[in-house]
Amino acid sequence: MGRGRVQLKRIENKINRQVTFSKRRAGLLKKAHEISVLCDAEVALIVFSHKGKLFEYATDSCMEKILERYERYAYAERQLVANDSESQGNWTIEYTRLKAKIDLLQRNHRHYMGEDLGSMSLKELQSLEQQLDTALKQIRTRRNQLMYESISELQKKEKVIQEQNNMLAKKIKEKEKVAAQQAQWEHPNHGVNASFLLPQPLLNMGGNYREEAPEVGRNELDLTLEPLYSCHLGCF
Amino acid sequence: MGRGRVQLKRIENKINRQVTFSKRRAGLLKKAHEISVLCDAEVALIVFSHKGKLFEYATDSCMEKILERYERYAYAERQLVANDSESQGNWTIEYTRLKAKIDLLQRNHRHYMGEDLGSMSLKELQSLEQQLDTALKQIRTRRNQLMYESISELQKKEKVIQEQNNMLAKKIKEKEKVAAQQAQWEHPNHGVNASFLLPQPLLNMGGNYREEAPEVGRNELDLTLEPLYSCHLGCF
DNA sequence: AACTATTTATAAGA
DNA sequence: TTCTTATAAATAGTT
Repeated sequence: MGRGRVQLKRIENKINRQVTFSKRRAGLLKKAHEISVLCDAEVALIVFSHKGKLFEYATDSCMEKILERYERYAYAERQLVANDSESQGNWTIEYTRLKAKIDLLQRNHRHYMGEDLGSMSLKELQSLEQQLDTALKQIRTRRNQLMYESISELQKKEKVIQEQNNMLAKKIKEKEKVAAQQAQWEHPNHGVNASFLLPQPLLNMGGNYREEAPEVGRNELDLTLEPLYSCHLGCF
Repeated sequence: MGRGRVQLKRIENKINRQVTFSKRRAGLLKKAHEISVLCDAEVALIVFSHKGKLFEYATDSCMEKILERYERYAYAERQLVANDSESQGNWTIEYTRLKAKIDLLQRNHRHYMGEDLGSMSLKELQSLEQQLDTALKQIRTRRNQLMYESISELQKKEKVIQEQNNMLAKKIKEKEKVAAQQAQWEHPNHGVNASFLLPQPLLNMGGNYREEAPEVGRNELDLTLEPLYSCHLGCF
């Protein structure tokens, strides 16, 4: 994309390489962000320049969460390397212990993800199945609860706004009435026409409401209420 | 880049989103590779689709190395931000990191157990629900597979033992015949009685078989292949 | 940093 | 999914 066709090999000219790196880095980060938003994907991008400078992008700015997920997915079976070379102080023991614990947690987690089932006995599978079934029920209950809350909140809002709307309509009607009376006093012949103007502002109000309401609704449903929250939640 | 100008927001149409994801994913991976080669940079790219499928790119196919470099870099940065108080040895840093990781895993695990759902958003709940549902399906598939295997194994064993049984019965019959002939030669008057003794050993054989078989079966069905495993499960 | 001439990426349609 | 094509976007080389 540019004036010359580009060959896929290291750019030898240093200046050139640096410039291209800048440009392409920006493009890459942008595209990472775009696919993340457009396709609701979770993206983590890490770039180290030739000189060792770090650039990164992560969906919802939560790199650690994504890396955790990645590790679970792809590298859960990482070996814990016993370091024989170093003196085994208390720290080393503790460190090894923690590592082992993590290993265990990760292995277990994989089972909860339906992965690595080959090593499980029938009895274990049955117990796991029951556990997940229970969990799923609880999750669905909670989800339903949240949705109901969201809905009733929206209904409440709708009601309030509807009332405001009605009130405003009433006010406008009254104003029109006053205006009509004044018009009749001043130009008795055109008194009837004035009443046709009445519906317009009312309709506009309705239009505004309809535009705004779905957005509010979307926020309530998808959105995590506080920005901090998504970070929180994200961090598994 | 395409026929329409695109807005940076989630594509609501599912099909469309999937198609766009495929295309942009390919593009993104390509560009990641290009910048890596052209500019001699080290790139790691992780993409989880909306449905949780993983796609990745890493310079020199060495994701782990890059992630480790990232962690070193990121932790070093974090450490710079918050450590005036003490001269923190490497061990302490690493220890803290591991502790945090365990915390994360445990929190996550609680979610997988349907606990602590109060802090999760609707979106997260839905994603969790989907994940568990998938897991459950896999687990059930695996369980069924194990049961079928167990059953066919038992049927095979049954067949073998049945054959042995038949063979033994035959042998006994022959022995009885011989015995009867001998008895007839020795005490010609009692030849008829001898045949009543025949069924007894046959029944005992059957009895032995029935006692053993269910035990074999139970082993196949319930048994935890490794005792260590229940230890794993216990650790949560 | 800007500016374009081009190449690339990709949205929509098939 | 894959191919095609019109068009938007990215960017290589230049200023």
